[in-house]
Amino acid sequence: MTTEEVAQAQVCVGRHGQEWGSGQGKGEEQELDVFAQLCPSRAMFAELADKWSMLILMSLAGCGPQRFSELQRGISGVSRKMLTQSLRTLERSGLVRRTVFPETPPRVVYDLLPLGRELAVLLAPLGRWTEQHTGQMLAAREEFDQAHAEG
Amino acid sequence: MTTEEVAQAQVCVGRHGQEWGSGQGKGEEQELDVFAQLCPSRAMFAELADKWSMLILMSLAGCGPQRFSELQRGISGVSRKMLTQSLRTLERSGLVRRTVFPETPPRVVYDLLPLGRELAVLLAPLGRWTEQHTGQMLAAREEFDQAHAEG
DNA sequence: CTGTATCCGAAATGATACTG
DNA sequence: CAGTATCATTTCGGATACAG
Repeated sequence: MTTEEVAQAQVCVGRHGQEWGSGQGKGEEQELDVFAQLCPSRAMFAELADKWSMLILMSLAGCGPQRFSELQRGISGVSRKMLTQSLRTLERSGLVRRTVFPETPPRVVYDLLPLGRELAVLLAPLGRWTEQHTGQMLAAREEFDQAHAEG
Repeated sequence: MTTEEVAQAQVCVGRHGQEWGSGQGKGEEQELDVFAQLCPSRAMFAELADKWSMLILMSLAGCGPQRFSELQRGISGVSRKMLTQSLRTLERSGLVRRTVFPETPPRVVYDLLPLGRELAVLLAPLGRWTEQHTGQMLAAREEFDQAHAEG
């Protein structure tokens, strides 16, 4: 069986598709599964699979520690509200550190904690891939739209 | 300068933070930038940085071609509406192929196109990472919440 | 089975004003 | 500067009914 065939196999491995919470006996640690609605990892995934969260992590990874206003400028289109909210979530989950310098006017710097840096390493290729293949995807759209426009 | 220092550098590379659309002269192709609000790649990124889209691609990559109902069962919690909608978007962008078998009852199978497979390769580690670090992130939350609960 | 169409409440987000 | 609070609006998403 080739690697390709394995990828195409009809049989799912792991708990994919099963109910989470209906796990093994007592004492047994149930495997986490992002595909399971009730699994805690699904909630975490939903939080991370977010436009702003990902862009923030990518920006911090690519440009190093930044203050609030720098982040807002770097990620154009994000509102103060969304930026604050996303940063808080990331901070709460231990991915980002918030440091306040008690000056006037106040300066607040955000940077990645080890956990956030790990994740950012996986996110960076995603951003690059998107930029490099946006052309193809837009072309595919035009084709699709044309083929489905009363074709 | 070490790799670590480069990652921490305060200087952004590329167009990060600049306005997209204010590019070079005529004939010049402007670089795409997911950080730019008006860049087409940002819109594509927003579409891909979506819970359902990512889970669909991950499921198709991990379990191979699946019919509509299989996908819905595998990704627990997704409604018909959201599944249809996300699949259409992925199909339209050339990531997923939809094949209808004109039987009764009808059978519709979805599988990854080369473009989608490329992306799925980058997504898989993200899912695994989330499952493996959900524990740490939940722990960080408790700590954060406790420290901020009238601390 | 695999959708589509519609309605409707919930949640996300933007705009604005205000604060330390 | 770096938020918070509030309100208005939009969008999302689930439920339901219906169709090929």
